[in-house]
Amino acid sequence: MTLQQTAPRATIADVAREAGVSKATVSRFLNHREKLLTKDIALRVEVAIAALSYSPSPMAQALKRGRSRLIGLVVADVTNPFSVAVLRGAEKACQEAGYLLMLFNLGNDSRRESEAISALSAYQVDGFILNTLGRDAKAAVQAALHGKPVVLVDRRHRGMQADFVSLDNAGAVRLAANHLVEGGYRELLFISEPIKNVSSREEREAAFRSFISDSVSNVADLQGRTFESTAEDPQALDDVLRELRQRAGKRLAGVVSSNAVVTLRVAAAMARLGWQFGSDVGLVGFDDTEWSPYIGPGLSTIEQPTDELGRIAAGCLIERLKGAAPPPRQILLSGRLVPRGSSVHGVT
Amino acid sequence: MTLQQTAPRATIADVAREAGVSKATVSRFLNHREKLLTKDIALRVEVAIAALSYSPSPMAQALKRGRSRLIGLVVADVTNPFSVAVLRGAEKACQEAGYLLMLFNLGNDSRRESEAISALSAYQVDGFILNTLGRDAKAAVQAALHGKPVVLVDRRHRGMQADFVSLDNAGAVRLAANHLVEGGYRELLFISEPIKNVSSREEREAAFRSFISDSVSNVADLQGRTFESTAEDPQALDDVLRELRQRAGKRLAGVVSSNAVVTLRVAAAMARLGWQFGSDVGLVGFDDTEWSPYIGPGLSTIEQPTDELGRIAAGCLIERLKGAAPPPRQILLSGRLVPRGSSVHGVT
DNA sequence: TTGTAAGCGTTATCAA
DNA sequence: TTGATAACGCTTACAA
Repeated sequence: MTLQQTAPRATIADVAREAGVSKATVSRFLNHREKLLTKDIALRVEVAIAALSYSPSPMAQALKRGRSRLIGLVVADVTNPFSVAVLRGAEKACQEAGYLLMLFNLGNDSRRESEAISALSAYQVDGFILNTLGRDAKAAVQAALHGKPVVLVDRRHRGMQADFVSLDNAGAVRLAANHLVEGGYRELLFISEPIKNVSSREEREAAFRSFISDSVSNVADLQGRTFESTAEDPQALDDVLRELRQRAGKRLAGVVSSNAVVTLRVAAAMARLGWQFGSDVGLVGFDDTEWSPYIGPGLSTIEQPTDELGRIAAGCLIERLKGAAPPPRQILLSGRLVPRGSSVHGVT
Repeated sequence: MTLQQTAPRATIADVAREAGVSKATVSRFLNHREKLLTKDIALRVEVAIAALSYSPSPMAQALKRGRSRLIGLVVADVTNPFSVAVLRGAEKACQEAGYLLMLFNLGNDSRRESEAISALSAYQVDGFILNTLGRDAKAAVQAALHGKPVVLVDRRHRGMQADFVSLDNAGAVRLAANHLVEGGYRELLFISEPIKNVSSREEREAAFRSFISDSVSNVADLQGRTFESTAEDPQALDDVLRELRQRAGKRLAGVVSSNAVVTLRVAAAMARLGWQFGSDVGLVGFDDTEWSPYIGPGLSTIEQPTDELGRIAAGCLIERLKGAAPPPRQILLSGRLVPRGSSVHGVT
C-alpha cells in the first residue's frame, strides 16, 4: 500500500547537480540573471530548473536575506465590511507585487495588538499594514516593529511615524451633514461607536461639531448632538431616537451614522420603533455596502474608496520595501455621497 | 542624527553566550523542557532568555523542521460574506492553536488556484484550508500540495481525498423549500449562480429538484424550476420573476436563493419591479447576514453555522498536523431556518 | 566567469 | 546531562 509518495521539493543543490555546476552558479542565475554568466552555462541551468520544476524556498531565502516577501496585515475586526474591503484591495496589490499576506485578526480585542505584531514580526514580515485600534501600549508595539516600515489605514497611532492612508473624514462628514441640511433636516444626531482613542471616530465627530457651529449662521434652527452607541446596549438607541424627534419638534430629524455597523443598529432601532427612514428620520451613513440600496427606501451613504485605500496602503509599503524612504505621508481620499431615499423627506 | 536604532532580535547563540552554555542546551530547554536538564542550568537559560526577551525564529525552525506553523487559506472570493465568516472562524481556531494564517484570495479567478497553492506551499505551510471553485486542473493542484493535509470547505474537489466540511445542503434546501410550501407558496424558483462544477451549487440544485418531485404527491399543484443568474446580466432576473408570477397564476410564487449574493440580486430586481417580498414573491435565501432582517419585511434565511464551519475546518487540519491520520471525513453541519416577513403572504 | 566555503538561526546526532 | 558539529536551503565573499 503506497502512501502519498510525493517527491520532495527540488533544492538548489539538486539543480546544481543536474546542471553539473555549483550551487553558487544556480543562485547567480536566479538572482543576477544576465550578468556574469556564460550563455551555455546559463542554458544548462535553465534547463535543469525546468526539468526539476525548481523554485527557491522563500523560507531559506528569508533566513539568509532577512527579507521574506511577506507583509503582515493586522485587522481590528474582519467582521467589519470596511476592513474586508481594505483587505481585498491590499491583498490584490500585494499579490501583484509578489508579496504574500499574513493575516492577524484582533477580533476587536485591542490588547492583542502587540501580540499580533510580535507574531508576525517573528515570521520576518517585511512590513506591516495596520488597521487597528491603536490603543495598545505604544512602546510594546514600537519595539516589536524592529524598525520595519508600517502603513496605518484609517486609524492613526499617536506618535507613530508612519504613512497614513485614510478617508478624508472631515470632508466626508461635511458631505453627509450638508446633504441632510439641504434635504431640510435640522435636528441632527451623529451616532458613532465609542469615540475615545480611535482617531477616525474622533475626527468624524469633531468635524460634525464644527460643521454644526459653522453652519448655524446660515441655518439658524440647526442643532446637532453626538451619541455613542455600543453593541451591548442597542436598545439605548431607541430612546435616543425618540428624544431626537422630540427635540426636533416640527423640524426634521436626521442621523449621520459613522459606519456600517452603526447603520445596522440604527436600522434595527427604526424597525423596533416602526419608523421609516426619510420620513420619520433622515439618514446618511458612512460606508456604502452592497445592501445599502435595499434597506427601507434605500440608504443614503458616504462611499469610501475602500479598494483604493487598500491598494494605496500596500503601494506605500511596497515602495518603502523597494528602498524608497520619503518622510511619512498622509494620504487622504475623498468620500462620495450616494444619495438615496433615506435622506429624502416625504417619500415612503 | 540617529536612525531607528532597533536592536536586532536575539538569537539562540546570544542566549547561549549569556547563559554560558551551548546552543544545544538552549534548544533542549526550549523543546524538551523538563527532560535531561539540570535545575541550575535550566534556570540560567531561563534567565538569559528573559533578559534578552528571546523567542526562536519560526523561519529558522521551519527550515530545519520542515514545519512552519503556518496554514494556507485559499478563498475563492473574500467579498463573499460566507467566505469571510468562515475565514473568521478558521483564523480564530488557528490562532488559538498557535498557527498563523497565510491568505490567498482568488478574486473568483479559478485559474489562479494552483498558483495560490504553489505560492503558499513554497512558504512551507503545514496544511491548507481550501474554499475554492475546485475547477482547476486537479493534477496541478495535487502536485503542488506535496502530500500536505487539506481540508475543503463548502466545495468538494473531484477526486481529491481530503476532509470536507460543509453545510448539509440537502437538508438546508428542504428546510427552505418546505417552509415556502407551508407558507402557501406553490410555484417555486431556485436561483443560483452558475451551477456547473461547483459542488455546493450542484448539491443544492439537485436537492431542490428532489424536494419538488418528492412533494408533488402531497402538494398536487406544486411546481419548481431553476434559474442560473450571473453578475453580468442582472436584468435577466426581472424577466424570470415576471414569468414566475405568470406561471403561478392564482398560486403564490416563491424563490429560494442560493446565497447572499444572489439574494441581493433578487432584492435589486424586486426593487426595479416595484414588488414586495412576501406578498408579491416569497423568499427564503441562503446565508443569514447582518442585513437580512432589515430588507423589506425582513428576509427569511437559512443560517449557516459559518463560525463553526471555519473552526471545525481548522480543527480537522490541526488534528492531522498533530499526527492523527484518520480516513478523510465528511462533516456536514445543519442549517437553521430563520423565518421573517419575506416568506409570509399578506404582510406588507 | 565559475567554484569553494561560510553563515543565516534552528534542531538533531553523536561523543564526551 | 551537556557540548561540538552537521545539517536545513539559500546567498555571498573570496578564491581560482
